[in-house]
Amino acid sequence: MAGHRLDPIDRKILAELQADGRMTNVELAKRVGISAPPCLRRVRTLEEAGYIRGYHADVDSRELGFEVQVFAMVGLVSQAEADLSAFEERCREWPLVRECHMLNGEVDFILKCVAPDLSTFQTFLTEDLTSADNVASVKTSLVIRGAKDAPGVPFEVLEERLSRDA
Amino acid sequence: MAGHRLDPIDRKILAELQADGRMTNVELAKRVGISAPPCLRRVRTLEEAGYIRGYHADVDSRELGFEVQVFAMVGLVSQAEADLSAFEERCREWPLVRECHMLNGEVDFILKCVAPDLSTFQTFLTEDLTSADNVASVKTSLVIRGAKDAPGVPFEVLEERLSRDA
DNA sequence: CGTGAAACCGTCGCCCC
DNA sequence: GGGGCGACGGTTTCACG
Repeated sequence: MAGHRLDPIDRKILAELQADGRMTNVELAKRVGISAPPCLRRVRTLEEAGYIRGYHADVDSRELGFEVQVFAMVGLVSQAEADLSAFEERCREWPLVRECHMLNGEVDFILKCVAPDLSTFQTFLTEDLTSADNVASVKTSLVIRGAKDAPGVPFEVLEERLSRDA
Repeated sequence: MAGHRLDPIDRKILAELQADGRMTNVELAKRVGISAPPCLRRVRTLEEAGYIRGYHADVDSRELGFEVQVFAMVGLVSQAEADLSAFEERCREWPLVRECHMLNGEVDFILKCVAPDLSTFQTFLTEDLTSADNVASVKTSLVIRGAKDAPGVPFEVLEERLSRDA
């Protein structure tokens, strides 16, 4: 399994930075039990190895005026690889689409979208998404309310698994 | 609409910190065109007003050994508010469930889950989720591959909207 | 991995508009 | 009200052991 090249200190660093990405390096070093310079070296190594893809402020979309969140299930006409890639590329270009994942089962993609209001979303839905090449069906579900939105990965599960396998 | 109390500098700050949450304050100040002290004051104000909920490192779940991502659609038996809240509370306690959103339409909730492997997920699915109180139906879809995962909010859309309304 | 030093940054008080 | 200047203390980030 992956992640085996990381020692417990590296995993603690990742967990701490996932919880608070703006933590100072000295605070981080104190929490993981080493001094600042090697701690910073580990962080840089984790970044370059791709374990850390970036750091992002978590902005409140509703407070900013994005009052609509929608999940869209998309079925395509053709599932040939070139056509799948073409659809994915289009999703990357649509700013209202924040996430796009290819699924197994009866539906081909799930999209998470945000919009300032319903009419903006419906314009996008009818003019862009539904009428895009190769799109066969779109089913949308409005988010009534959010109940949980945890960042990233449950490190507790990883630790439990590693200690069980050891 | 919300977000009207933010001037263009505040919005630029949010956009920059969403793109790079570890940017130093002097770099941020340079990019938004003011000096460091007022820039830091604005950031603190945005944090306290709830526009910024936190900062998180974006860790690569697959590289860390979480090779399975699943969307689960959950239908409940009772949609009374107390029962909805009880289910949401349970989702908050399950570490494999990273997101839980209440939806309109035929399904009540959509859950985004991660797990180290399929058997871990299936154990969770059968022993925890499907057999939880008040759960009527669960349909799961495995993520074959991720095509887009943009953080937060499309500020371009916000700016376009504000300039159109002005 | 730790120590020490130098450059940089976050932060405050004060002044300005 | 918000923005800029200067200075102090803490932090980042070297080179070296």
